[in-house]
Amino acid sequence: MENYSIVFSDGSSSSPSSLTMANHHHQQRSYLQSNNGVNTCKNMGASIDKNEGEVAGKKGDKKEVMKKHKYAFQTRSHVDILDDGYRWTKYGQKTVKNSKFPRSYYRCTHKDCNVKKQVQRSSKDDEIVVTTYEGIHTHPVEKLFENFEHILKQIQTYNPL
DNA sequence: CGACTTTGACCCGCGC
DNA sequence: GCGCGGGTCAAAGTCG
Repeated sequence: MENYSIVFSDGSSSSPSSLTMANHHHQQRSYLQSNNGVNTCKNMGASIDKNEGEVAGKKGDKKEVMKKHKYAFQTRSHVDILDDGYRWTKYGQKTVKNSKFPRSYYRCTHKDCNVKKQVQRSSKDDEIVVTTYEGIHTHPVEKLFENFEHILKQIQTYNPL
């Protein structure tokens, strides 16, 4: 009975029709119809949300518009930080209003890679970990692909089949 | 000693 | 304007 589910969301107000809010809101669309996480990862790439935001580099200047790629999924895992093959540097942690667990902010340590991600645990189900990615890596994964199986081992605690 | 974490301050948008 | 909630900065600390 213990299976894991991956839910995507855009995490912002303007959501395309293919995505729904994931965080304690209405519909949740699970993409884990198959028992394979690789297919899920394909859907991750296909479900990248494109928003228009502004670069928060300098204040008071003209608003530079950039594409925001934001997608999130939540996993049922005991591990907070899933090793996805990239190197992340934690740059902040804040407590969330509705959750008793804090939310952690990470940034990709690569030189020109400004990908960010948030990791948040649900307060009710401490097994649920919500990970929100923002941006696209401009460099290949630094680790081997076999580490991807390590991800599945982390989140696929029990085989749903 | 360098890379990463910790943690309070700072900033900003938003609602009242 | 002010307070609140959320996101980021950056100095100090920690770890290998």
